[in-house]
Amino acid sequence: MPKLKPDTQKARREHILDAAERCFAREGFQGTTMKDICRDAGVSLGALYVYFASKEDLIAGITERDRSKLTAQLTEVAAAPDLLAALARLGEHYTVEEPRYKQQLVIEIGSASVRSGPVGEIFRACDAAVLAQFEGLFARAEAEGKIAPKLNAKLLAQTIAVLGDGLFWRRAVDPNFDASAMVPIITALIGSLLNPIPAPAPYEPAPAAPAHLEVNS
Amino acid sequence: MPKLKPDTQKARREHILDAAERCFAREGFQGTTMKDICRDAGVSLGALYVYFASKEDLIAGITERDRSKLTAQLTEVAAAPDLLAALARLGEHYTVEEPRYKQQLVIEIGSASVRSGPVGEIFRACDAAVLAQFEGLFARAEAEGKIAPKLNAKLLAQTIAVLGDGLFWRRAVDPNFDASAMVPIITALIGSLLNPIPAPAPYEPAPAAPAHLEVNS
Amino acid sequence: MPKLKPDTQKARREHILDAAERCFAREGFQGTTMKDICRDAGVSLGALYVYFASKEDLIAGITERDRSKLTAQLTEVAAAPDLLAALARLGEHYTVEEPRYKQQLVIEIGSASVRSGPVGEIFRACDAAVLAQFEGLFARAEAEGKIAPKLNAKLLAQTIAVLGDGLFWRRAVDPNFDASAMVPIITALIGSLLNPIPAPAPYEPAPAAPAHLEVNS
Amino acid sequence: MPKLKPDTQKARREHILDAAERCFAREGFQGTTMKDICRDAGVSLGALYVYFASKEDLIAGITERDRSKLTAQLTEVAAAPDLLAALARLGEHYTVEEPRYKQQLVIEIGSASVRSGPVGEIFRACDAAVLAQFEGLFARAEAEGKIAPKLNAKLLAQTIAVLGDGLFWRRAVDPNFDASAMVPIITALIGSLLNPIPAPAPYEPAPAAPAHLEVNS
DNA sequence: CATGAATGAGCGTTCATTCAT
DNA sequence: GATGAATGAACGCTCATTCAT
Repeated sequence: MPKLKPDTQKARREHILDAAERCFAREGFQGTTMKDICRDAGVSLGALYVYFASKEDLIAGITERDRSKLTAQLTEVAAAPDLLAALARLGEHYTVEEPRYKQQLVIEIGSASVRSGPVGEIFRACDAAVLAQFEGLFARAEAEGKIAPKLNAKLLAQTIAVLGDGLFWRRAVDPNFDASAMVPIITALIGSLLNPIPAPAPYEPAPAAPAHLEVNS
Repeated sequence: MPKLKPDTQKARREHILDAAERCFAREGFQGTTMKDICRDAGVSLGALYVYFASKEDLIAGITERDRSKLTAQLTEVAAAPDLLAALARLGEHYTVEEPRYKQQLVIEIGSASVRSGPVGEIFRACDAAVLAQFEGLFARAEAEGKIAPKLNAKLLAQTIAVLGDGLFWRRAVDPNFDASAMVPIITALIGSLLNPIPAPAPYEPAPAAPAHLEVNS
Repeated sequence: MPKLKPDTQKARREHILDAAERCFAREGFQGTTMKDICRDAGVSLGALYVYFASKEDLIAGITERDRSKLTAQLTEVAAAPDLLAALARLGEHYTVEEPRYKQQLVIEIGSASVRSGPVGEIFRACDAAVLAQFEGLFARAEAEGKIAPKLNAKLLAQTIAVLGDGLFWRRAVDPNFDASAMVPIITALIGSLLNPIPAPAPYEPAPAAPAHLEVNS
Repeated sequence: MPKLKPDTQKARREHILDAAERCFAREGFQGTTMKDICRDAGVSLGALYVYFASKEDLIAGITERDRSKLTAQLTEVAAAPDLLAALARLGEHYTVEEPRYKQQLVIEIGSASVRSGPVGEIFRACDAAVLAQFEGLFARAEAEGKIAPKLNAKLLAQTIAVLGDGLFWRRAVDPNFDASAMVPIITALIGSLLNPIPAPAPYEPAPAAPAHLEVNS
């Protein structure tokens, strides 16, 4: 039976995970030492091992936390009235608002995921879940007559993934990358893929187009 | 004088670089030991250090080689009669023909590039060169009336980079990714960005569009 | 909090330093491996690095300890009623009582001191301090009318250094060197340099001569 | 049968030995690599091994050469009309005229000599020879009525060695050491030990004493 | 529970020496 | 003879992990 209150435990875990994120993003997974993380988190080595059994357990924890945040946000997107706008908002959040080190961390995680071990499994499971969420989202939207894509829902989801991950990567790797200029362009491309059908607003001629950016009309 | 012939030297370097590529892709940069590379290349530790001064020198060499191959291929693309087809061909080459470990290596290099050191500099220099090549390519194509894009050449180049890197990433990270299905879709998106103008073929009305996929008509 | 008590820490440091002294004297600085020292001290490699950051830190520590012991002993000499006897005692201590490996260590340190690095700085600083101590000692003795040297205090100090270091060197390098026979001879030479003035003992005709050097009559 | 003329061989050996001396003095024995010596001598690695079988063979060669030079010079001293002047001249040569790196090399050799191996044997053999030469020198001088020392010839030789080696050491180790000021002082001390008897020059009252410093009157 | 000293396998790298050319 | 590429044992040092306090 834990002597510490579960709340405190949870908070401590999160605190260490935050420190580990910063360190891994800065120095890479293998380039970060357990001591680095302790220093950054302000805890002792022994304390760290109370909460995480190993270094790998740390990235596993980070991966789990990050990706579960993403699936949560996708659930919100599913509920949004304007699908495209919600997606644009999501892209904006991840590539403009979040600090750059978060994207660098994603690269680190992706890199670790190709090696065997728990990280890869968590990463791929989350990735598959995200793709499935997208697929479901698009299938429903099409069934409801909100979009009229040329591609089936599965391919659509995969294409979105390519675009989103491309944004991630560029942001992480290119210091001159202007994410806020790129998000609308990518959004427009997604728009052209989804081909949204304007809601029939009787008596009011619908505003001509999705209008974010008329990439090619 | 028993100095090795430059040819042999060059070949040996390439051979070691190949082994290092495989190892780095498999285990990551820091997860690979110099001994691993020697075993894979079939050379002794001492011999390796005749050709490369350090582990970092190895990734620097790999980065340089890989990226110079890319710029060479881009020069070929620039000379191709059908720009879009050449780009599609390039994407096909990198994401379908090349073994998957090459993409995983790119991730490793990108990951290493965010840390300070020579790798980052080489990586970013090459990346900038590639972007500049694309920009020049598109500027010329527009000046020659071959394409009529909505975006300026610079943004166009950056968008292409997002799409291309997204392909790389998905291929590396998702074992279920079907690159050959995705390349045409991405090509179509690029087509919609470039908006190529069909060569005026008298008497014959040119086929309306690249038609793979009429992204939005 | 399980931080070791400062006493224990200090003792452990000294223990390792002792082992390092023996090893360095036996095999030389570069000829000694960190593992040798660990074996001799009975500690693990990791433990050694808790107390000393590097191999160089070890000789720096030794140099500092040895030379600070010397300056302490010189302070005692300064306070002694009979200067010459105190000096003889000092020479006796270093070249007869101390084990021979200590002299060999001095040679090792001197050898290392000519190369750049912290060892040289510490060594020279201590050496300069010792010379200055000697100089002050002699200046005071002369002012107080205890000695009547032909040389000024500075040259006197340097000459003493030559004699003392010569003793050191011979002891270290020549297995047949008979230090206990040599110390009185060197002492007599020093006596002839210092030219001590016998304390005026009234009513008693002072013993015939300063007799500095009737080494063997 | 050697293809090269013995002269060329000899010259090459000397040339390599010179380079090795410089390197060993600069970086120490173990701190010098065979490549360092090759670079300094301008020969290839393979060539070096034609002339010297190993690194140890190099210091053995150096030791032999240096020490045989010393014994040769002592033979000259023995033949000199004025013993004390000749000794002063010798000290002057070694500690003032020779470059400082030569003294540092002696320290290196002495340091190496305490370890087992051929260097120690050569060093000690030469050292014993030098002491014996001195002893013979002094015994003869005393028999011939040229000197009237208080010490026997053996102790005399050992004391000279202490003084000479002290000079060596100080010169090597103390960058502020003024050898040219110290040599006359040490010479005077030696004078006081030897106690030379002025040649009876009839009718001319012999000049009172060596007078540099009347160590003990 | 918390601490940080201790462990030791394993890392990147060096270098004396050999030997095919 | 001369060359320098090749060898591989051995070095100084690191760090994930354990555990006595």
